[in-house]
Parts: sequence; C-alpha cells; structure tokens
Amino acid sequence: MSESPLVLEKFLPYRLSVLSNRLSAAIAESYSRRFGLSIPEWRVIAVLAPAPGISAAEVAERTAMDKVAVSRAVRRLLQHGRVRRETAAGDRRRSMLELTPAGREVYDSIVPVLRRYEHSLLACLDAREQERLDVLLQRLENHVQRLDPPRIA
Amino acid sequence: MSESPLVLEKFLPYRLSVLSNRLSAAIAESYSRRFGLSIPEWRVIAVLAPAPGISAAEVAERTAMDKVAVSRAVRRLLQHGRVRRETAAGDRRRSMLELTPAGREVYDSIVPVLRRYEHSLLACLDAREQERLDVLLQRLENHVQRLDPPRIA
DNA sequence: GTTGATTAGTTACAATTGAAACAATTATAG
DNA sequence: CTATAATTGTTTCAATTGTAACTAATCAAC
Repeated sequence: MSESPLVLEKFLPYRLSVLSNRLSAAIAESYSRRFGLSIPEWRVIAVLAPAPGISAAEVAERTAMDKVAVSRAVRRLLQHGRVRRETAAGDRRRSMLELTPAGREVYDSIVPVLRRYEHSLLACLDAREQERLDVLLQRLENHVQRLDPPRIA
Repeated sequence: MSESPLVLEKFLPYRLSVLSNRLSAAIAESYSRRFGLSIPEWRVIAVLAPAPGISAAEVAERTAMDKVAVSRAVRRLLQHGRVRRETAAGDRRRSMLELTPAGREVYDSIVPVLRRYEHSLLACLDAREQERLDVLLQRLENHVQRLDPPRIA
C-alpha cells in the first residue's frame, strides 16, 4: 500500500503532457483544416523556411522527429509541390531540401497565426512571468537530457 | 515573405511538446519494460488506485483520454487481471472499475519510481523556482481552456 | 583497389490510434 | 405508456506511427 497516492494532476510530466497535447491539437487543427498539413509536415516546413538547402537528417535534428517521419512528411510535401528536392553535389546520398513558392506561401500564411496564438496564450502572464517561464523551461530542457531514465526495481 | 521567421525552438507549444515527449518516453519505457504497460494502461491504473469504483467515463475525464482509449486500456488490464469490473447497481450501462491486488502491486511498484524521477527532474530548480513553475503552469492550464483556437484567414 | 563499416534515406510490416457507426440502457416529452 | 433522445461503452475500419530491414552511397583500413 503506497503511503500517499500519486495524484496525476500534480505530476509534472503528466501536466506537461496534457497542456502540450491541448496546444498541439488546437494548432494542428488550424493548419490541417486550411492546408491539409499534418504536424510533421508543418514542422518540416517550419525548419526549411529559414534554412533552405538542409538535408533530411538536419530536418530531423531540428524538429526532434525521427528520420522515418521526416521521410514520409517530405514525400507528401513533394507530392503537393510544397517542397523541392535536389541531390547534394559531392554526396549523392544526401538530399537538399527547400520550400517551393507554394510551400513558402503556406508558411507565410501560418506564421502570423501561430504568433498571434502564442501571444494570446502568453497573455495570461506578465512580462516578468514570461521571462521566468522561459528560464525555467530552458533549465528543464537542459537537465532532462542528462537525466538517468527511471528504472523500476 | 514573413518578416522574421518563426524559430521552432523558441515557440512555446513546440518547446512543451518536445520536453513532454522526452519525459513521457523515458517514463513509459520504464513501466513498459517491467510490466508491459502502455501509457493509457498506466494512466488508468493511476486514477483507479485512489478512486476505486469509478466508471470508464470518469477515468476518461481524469486522464484526459477519450473513451475509446479507456475502453481499450481497460480491456487489456482486465485480460491481465489487473483490473476488476462490475456493473453499476442502478445503471447497467455504467461500469464500476477497481484495481485487483495484482493491479495494486503494479501501482505500488511504479509510484515510488516516478516520484524519484520527478524529484531528480526538479532537482535542477530550487524550491522557489519549483513553486514558480507550478504557478505558471497552473495559469497556463486554466487559460488554455478558455482560449479561442487559432484560425487561419 | 578491395573489403567492411557507416551514413542517408526509403520501404515493409505490425502495432497504435482516431473517427464513426453501433448496441444496450436510461432519460425525457408528450 | 410510447416514441425520441441522450448516455455508456464497444467495435470496426482507415490512417498514423514505430521498428526493423533494406538499398545506395561514402568512408576507413589495409
């Protein structure tokens, strides 16, 4: 019999999961409805826009997606004419990806909406609190990497 | 052409998503390896432990899962003898769920491990910072609910 | 150069998930 | 009562995802 039960609503990883899922769902709904984009597709677009010419592996790194997910997202983006792919000169395994004008249009339509949404989300915090949140998250982000995974008996 | 690109690594919903996914994956790995539990199954166990007798719908509410996911998790827990189900007296649609001794054992094995993990996660913040994080998350949690979803043009 | 190991990316198959339709029971309206 | 609606939970089918195996190209060692 455990002394005090673990209350899910107070358990940090669970709280982050619920909050994050709500946000992701709300956001994904908007660009899915308008452009038929999945979350992985949007993420690929988001990193290609400011860094044209990077490879699929680099996309995977920057989006925290695995290479299979990137491959599938890229294929659909190619099919819809939103991304262009060339083979890298000097290494024919590597691809060079960039947005097409159509892809750029999608990006340009979505960015201001997401900015507004983030803004209205953060409206419940004043400037100092926003700064604190940023610092705290950064700390957690760095720390999680080095953390030993939990091990059961 | 958007004035300044949206940098994914600084976009709050994305940051929360990556952080939360890392945490969930690390945690799920531990109880999956040891007990063959999925995340939904663990969540069902976690809410049944302190609230025996609740219905599937109540489980869904408390875990932020949808009823289909609860149904499937419960079925597997029943199969493994970790949960017991009765029909509610007075409403034969409703089920009454509770952990079996085997289910309770699983719970009791996992809880201290998750506590330790949360503790070592929070070790990168001092007491005041932990308090701040709690307040900020609570504010965001409340706020997100009332927020209009983002709408693209 | 040739062999073996690595790396980039894709494909195939299984497992998970989500949306909609469904059966069974209870509640509501007349 | 009876008909309609609403609720609880399950099932079904399609889409998404994850793991592992795979192809092709490059690198490293000798």
